[in-house]
Amino acid sequence: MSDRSRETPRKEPAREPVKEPAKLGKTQRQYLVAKLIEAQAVPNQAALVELLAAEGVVATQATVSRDLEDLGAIKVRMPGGETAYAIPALPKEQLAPEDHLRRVFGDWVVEVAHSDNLVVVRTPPGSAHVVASALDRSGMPGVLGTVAGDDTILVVVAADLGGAAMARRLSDLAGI
Amino acid sequence: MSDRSRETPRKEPAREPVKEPAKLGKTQRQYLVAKLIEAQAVPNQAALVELLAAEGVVATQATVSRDLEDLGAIKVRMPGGETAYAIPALPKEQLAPEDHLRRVFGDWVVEVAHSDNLVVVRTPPGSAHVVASALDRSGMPGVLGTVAGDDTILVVVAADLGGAAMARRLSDLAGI
DNA sequence: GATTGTGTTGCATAGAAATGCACCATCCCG
DNA sequence: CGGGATGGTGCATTTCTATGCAACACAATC
Repeated sequence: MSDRSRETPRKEPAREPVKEPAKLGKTQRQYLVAKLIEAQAVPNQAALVELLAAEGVVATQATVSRDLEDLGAIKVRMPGGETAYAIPALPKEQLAPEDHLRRVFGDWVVEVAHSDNLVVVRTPPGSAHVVASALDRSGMPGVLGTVAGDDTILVVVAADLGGAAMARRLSDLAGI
Repeated sequence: MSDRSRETPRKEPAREPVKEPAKLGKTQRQYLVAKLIEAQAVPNQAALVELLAAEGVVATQATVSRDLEDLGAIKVRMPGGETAYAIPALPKEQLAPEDHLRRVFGDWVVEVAHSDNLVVVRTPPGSAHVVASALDRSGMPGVLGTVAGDDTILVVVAADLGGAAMARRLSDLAGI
């Protein structure tokens, strides 16, 4: 399952006039899958196949399985033992792995502090959004979201990880 | 899977002197399961059975499956497509579903605005943290995290959903 | 236009997880 | 003790998900 099913990098000729009969592209189908599983609790892949069919999109369970993998979807347990799919956050790409993040942090991060499940990252004036963007795209586990100002980034950290652990990790990345 | 396997509510007689040969109680086994899947990436239940065996605890895949359900564990996708189990945080409860959220929003939310993938929710002074807490616990899909001030909540929205959609959803909840 | 390469999909099946059922242990009353 | 109720487990099986493989579609290149 390593390198299969990468996004088509080429332009879409957009030959379809205005109709959407039953044969969408992969990207569009996956977008629909994401929408469906966010809008309602989808218990399994067979149900998802049916939902897609109801939208006029034909696909097999195998394809849906691959779509969910591409989307990074996971199966979560609802309180009553029911299961549903969910998409943790960023669908994919993050082609800038830890190396890039380390470089960015090493260059621009001057201080890391934390409080509860928040981490405050300081940068030179005007650089916050660059760093925050890199952090966002890195898909670093435990990072729920970031808010960037001019020279400050607020990192919201997963509760089960904690701001202290994340602060330590980010400090290491920055080499400080 | 409705009401099976509830925790033993009774006291443990603790008849075992000091030895732990191979027959722990359910609770202890589940605690061990939680520790194991936190300490390392466990790809599947068979592996977990082996790990338990290595600890001197005998259990079948069926039992492990039920344990994971009780723990509320989910199977997450690692970057490379590998899978591992994880325990989200709160094992369960969060029984406050949309009804509670709707009531809280209806009572305390006075304005909803958005920008990019952020949504700003305004409340009467001092009420922000209550609303944010309810929103957090609701597990509403697309909500990555919240930051609450005194009368303002900043909601970080999943990039694939967007602030506009979330703002609409929250406005509906608040009935405004 | 033929060739080749890349990417996507379905089919069939392997692999993993959930569960119906039976059985056993414990506890609770009378 | 003797029911009877409750809960936990294993076994066997079903249900659900992942994947090897071949076919196909499309684009780039010759």
